[in-house]
Amino acid sequence: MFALVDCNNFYVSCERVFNPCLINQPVVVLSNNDGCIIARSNEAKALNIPMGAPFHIYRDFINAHRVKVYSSNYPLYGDMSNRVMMSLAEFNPNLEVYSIDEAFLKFNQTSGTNSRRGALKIKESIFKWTGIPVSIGLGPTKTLAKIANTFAKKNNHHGVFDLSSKTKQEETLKDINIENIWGISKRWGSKLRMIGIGNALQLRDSSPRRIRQYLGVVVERIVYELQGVACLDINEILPKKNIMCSRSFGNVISEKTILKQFIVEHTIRACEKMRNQNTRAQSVYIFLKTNKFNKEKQYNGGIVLGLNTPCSDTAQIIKLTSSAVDMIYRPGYLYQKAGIMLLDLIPEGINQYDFFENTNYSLSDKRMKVVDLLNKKFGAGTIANGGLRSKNKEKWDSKKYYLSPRYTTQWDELPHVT
DNA sequence: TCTGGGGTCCTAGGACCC
DNA sequence: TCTGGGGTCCTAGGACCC
Repeated sequence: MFALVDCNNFYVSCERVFNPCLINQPVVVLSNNDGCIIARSNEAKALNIPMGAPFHIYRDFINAHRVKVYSSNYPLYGDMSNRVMMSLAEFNPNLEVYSIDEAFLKFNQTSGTNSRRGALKIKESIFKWTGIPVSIGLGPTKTLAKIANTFAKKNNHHGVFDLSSKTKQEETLKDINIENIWGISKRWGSKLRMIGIGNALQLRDSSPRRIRQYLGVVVERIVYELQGVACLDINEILPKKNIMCSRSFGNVISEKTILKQFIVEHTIRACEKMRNQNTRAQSVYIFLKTNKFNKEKQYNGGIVLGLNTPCSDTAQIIKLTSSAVDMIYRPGYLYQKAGIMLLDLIPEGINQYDFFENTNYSLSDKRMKVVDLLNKKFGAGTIANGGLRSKNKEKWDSKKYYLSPRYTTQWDELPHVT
């Protein structure tokens, strides 16, 4: 049996834990740069504010309905997510953290009469321990557990729904639109509709072989999963193969030197993430973009540069990424977004040495270890590379007009209490 | 005025090997 | 006139997820 545990309106729920006045109020949380609406309370959903809508289009509507607005606060959400996941692991260490607000749990028994009671216990404990409300879907496969979760969220099920029995599956799968099945989105959905498959029940009862010929092995697996034949197992947590750090700027930038500093800052962050999972990069990708929504002349520049030997040394990678800026920068454009991606990451232990060069990681590794340790102990940015001039940061800093305090990760930011 | 930031997997086709 | 039968690796692009 698989369980999918999903935090309800996660970012909104995080804000509510530390600001209970928001309970029962319509609340939305915005993406970076206060761009789009990416989380909505049930009250905000009831006002028909869509997921992913540009904030500026809904600003008047939001003011008129007294919707509370928050900028995204990832230090808070990330920390709350950890608490939820650690709490879940207390119940079942065989879990896969699927996203910041979702986890799959695998139980070695099939569903029985106690399954629902067990899930309710988990749900109540998570709420008691973290303040975050969750919904739990149960099923014999991941795909069915996912579907069960959407029913768990409906009012009358108290946050838990068990889709293990064949009769339950018969009753409910016809109510799931094809596009709402995990792994099937608009394109495949409309292709399936063209051959008369419009809901989960119809997909379940179609021929896997025919579906494979039509859309490939991924959708074939979904057919089996809907039939109750598990094709997907709990994934162990593997190191990422690529790491990206990119941002839209608060204001457009045209000077190369500022863009270069931005790239340096984000190279530093990306390298930290890379070392944190004990990997080295074999190549990097750097890009600069103008604002695609504007009518001004557009430019989209990017370049991949290879490293001779896998590398996790920030200084060496900065050399590469800042030279990349020289290669792709074109004067006369108003840049709006830039970023860096570390590519083809491989574990530190696998050393493919350069035939002609004498690579020795030990000195660099020691140096990076000290840097990471200092930044961890005394706060991010305590020690950084010289290419970064922090006084220029305000030139690209994202808009965050509605930011809440980092309640759980930075004590001196707590509001003063008398 | 204003429009996010991350990831994964699969497939087809090209280039190469014997 | 006629032109085999296996393979591997890499890349780009397309689909999906949160």
